[in-house]
Amino acid sequence: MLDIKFIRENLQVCKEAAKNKGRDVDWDGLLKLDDKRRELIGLTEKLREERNKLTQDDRERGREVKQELKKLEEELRDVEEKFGLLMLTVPNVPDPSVPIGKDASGNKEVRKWGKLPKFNFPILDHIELAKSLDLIDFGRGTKVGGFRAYFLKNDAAQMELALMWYTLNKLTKKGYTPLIAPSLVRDFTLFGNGQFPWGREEVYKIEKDDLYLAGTAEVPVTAYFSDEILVEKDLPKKFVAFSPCFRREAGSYGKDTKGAYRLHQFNKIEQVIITTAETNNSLTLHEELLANAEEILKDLELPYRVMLMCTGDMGEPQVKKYDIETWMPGRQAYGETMSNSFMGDFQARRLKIRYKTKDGMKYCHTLNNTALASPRILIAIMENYQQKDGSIKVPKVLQQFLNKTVIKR
RNA sequence: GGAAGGGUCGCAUAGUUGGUCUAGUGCGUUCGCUUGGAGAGCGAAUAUCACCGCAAGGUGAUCGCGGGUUCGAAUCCCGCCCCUUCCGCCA
Repeated sequence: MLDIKFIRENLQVCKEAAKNKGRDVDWDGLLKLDDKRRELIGLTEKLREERNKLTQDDRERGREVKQELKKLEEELRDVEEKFGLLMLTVPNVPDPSVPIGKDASGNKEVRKWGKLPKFNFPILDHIELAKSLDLIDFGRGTKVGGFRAYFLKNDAAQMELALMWYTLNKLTKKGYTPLIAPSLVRDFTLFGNGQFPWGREEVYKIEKDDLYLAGTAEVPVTAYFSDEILVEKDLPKKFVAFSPCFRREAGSYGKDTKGAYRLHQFNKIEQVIITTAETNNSLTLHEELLANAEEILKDLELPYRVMLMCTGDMGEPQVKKYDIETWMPGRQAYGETMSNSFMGDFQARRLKIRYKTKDGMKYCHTLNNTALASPRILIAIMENYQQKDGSIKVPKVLQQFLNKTVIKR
């Protein structure tokens, strides 16, 4: 949600942004409704002013005013509703540093880290490795939990929790407040984050209780301060949050149907920052979130690359977005493991997260990035760390948790 | 699931015979005085949103949300949402 005043004063910028993001907006309709809206507000206010000045002797006129007001208010409500719907279709404006492009092909590689492993033996993918070492049970997973369900087993089960603990700790030491966040959330959190109204199909709904299963801790944690007014000197607020994540994967029925890449349920540690509305500062924090995620991959010694998303490949709310892709030998490709978004005040406006300044109230900026998502990261670990004898080396930073250096039969 | 209570200015609270309440008080915050400095103390200021306006300022709305009664509602009526407490169940 942008500010209508900002739109009026920066119409060209907004039009350009929508065009670059590949979104259609009915600009003429929006501006006409805005004019109509303001006209009606003027008229109703005049009538109310008159009403407020009436005394007991003017009962007759009072009744008349009431009738006129009722008509105008109805008209205004109608206009505001249509206006609100159009406002929801206006996407956020990308930062100038974002490349313009139509789709994923327009994304820009920012940097690569790590040497791709060379294997002098025929490699296995994570599915084969998981089977031979009894690390993930997909068969019984689907028997019990349906399509895309799984059991993590043995060292994989321990490794996932080790990764979570390692990551939560690491960021806590950096001053992030650790949270374990609810996955079951109310609908306003999803509207507030910008998942709704667009992504309804992607979210599980618990009909009976009118609750939803969040696909990421971004949803509950960004909404943590909803409807609150924060103190400027307490910002930024930095969080590192664990949550189980649920995704219907409705738009990707045929995609990644095998293995642990695309799952309906997984665990994730998410970084979330609520900060002041100072774009340069927010961009610095955006880089900090990126660096944190990169550091975790470096600790795990996994080769990765950082991609800067182009205008056409980012969502409505984003101002700037990076993806980090980790090398997965089984695919002979990089696969997305982290996603780092700066939303400007888009989410804060919807969630009413504000702070007080000398010049008045302002909406906060919000940012989020994955810290670690599993089992997807296990694919990279298993495949990159596999040995000729079919075993898997344990990344150094995890050895203390598993009490072993190698996973073998 | 059963029963009761409650949602008011950043926070905490006052306010229910309808107008004098957008709203008192405390805390917090800001400014000033005081001090070598800090604290305490004293004084003053301090809700948000929308619309009009270059500005000063003006007008309107908002006491959970929506509707109703009324010339007029924080205060009365109806519906909804949310929270708390007790009982029950339970990792």
